[in-house]
Amino acid sequence: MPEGHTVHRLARTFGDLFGGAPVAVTSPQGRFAPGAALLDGRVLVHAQAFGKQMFLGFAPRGPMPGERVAEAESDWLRVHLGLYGSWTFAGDGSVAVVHAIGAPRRRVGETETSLPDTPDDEAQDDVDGPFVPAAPRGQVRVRILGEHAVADLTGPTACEVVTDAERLAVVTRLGPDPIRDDADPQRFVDRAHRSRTAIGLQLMNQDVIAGVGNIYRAEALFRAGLDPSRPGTAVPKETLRALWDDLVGLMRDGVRTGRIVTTRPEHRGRGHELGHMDARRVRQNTDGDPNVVSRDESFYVYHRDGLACRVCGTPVQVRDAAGRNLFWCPTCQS
DNA sequence: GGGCCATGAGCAT
DNA sequence: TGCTCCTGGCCCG
Repeated sequence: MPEGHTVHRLARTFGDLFGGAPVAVTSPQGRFAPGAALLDGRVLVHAQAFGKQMFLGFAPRGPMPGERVAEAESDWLRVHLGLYGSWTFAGDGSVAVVHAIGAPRRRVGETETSLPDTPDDEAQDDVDGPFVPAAPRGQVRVRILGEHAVADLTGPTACEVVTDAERLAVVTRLGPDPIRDDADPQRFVDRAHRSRTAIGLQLMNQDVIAGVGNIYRAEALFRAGLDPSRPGTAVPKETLRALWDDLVGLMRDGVRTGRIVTTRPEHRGRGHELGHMDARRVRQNTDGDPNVVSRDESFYVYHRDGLACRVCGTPVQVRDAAGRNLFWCPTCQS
């Protein structure tokens, strides 16, 4: 259940763990067996994210040690995690980059947690020779195995091999991605302002802005003081630009820390007055330092329905919007 | 063991 | 607007 920041972290992780070397690609579950066979044994040369889409680029077949491979010459694995998809990583402990993001992880797409330091892991650390991964757990659509690490994909909404032209077609259709340096904010501003569709719905439309999900949607609208139901045409362009700029900061923070935190410091620390969130509902991506901002102080409105608004005390509301829960404060957002 | 839930999106109607 | 797909964790009994 990732939003864009998680997908960008994933792309970076794939580049770090597997980039520049051949990988074994299999489909333990079998449903992706033909695609896996196409990529098996090839060199991973690109790893990139656009919104919630991840693309892994593989060099053409044949020996190309250390050679640069243009995107146009690559074949791509396109993965979209959807609601349930997740990547599980494990390594032999020798890969520095793994530790740079905390530790080998499991279920990065859903809940980014550190692997427990099991005796098995420690034993593996001391072993010389090829990394022998554990047997896949659950319905593993794709397993990517490198010399020192393994990644297992379960439950994706999309997992397919595409040409570079097909990758470009997907990317071109997407709206600008606030995390990417090459994003054009004006595309978002103009398009959102042109449509009478509620801004709360437009933010969830990946053709309008790529990478925003249900949390960033709700939180960014709260921070902007915007009623989610206001038509795009009724939101001034300057406000849309400010909304974009805010999302750039929030989402890039998310890439950096592996967590979504949208509350400002002055609005935290009031959990006892305003009520606690249900601990079951606040699971989110973490990056090994969950106490920097406690989990129940990370959001203004997301999953806080019925609790007092951190700013004005009005009970936070929730309603169904196009099949998704939409959280907002009716007083602060008008 | 059953039911419910989820940070998503394509497609039919 | 509603259905469908994808999967697993957690609560409840």
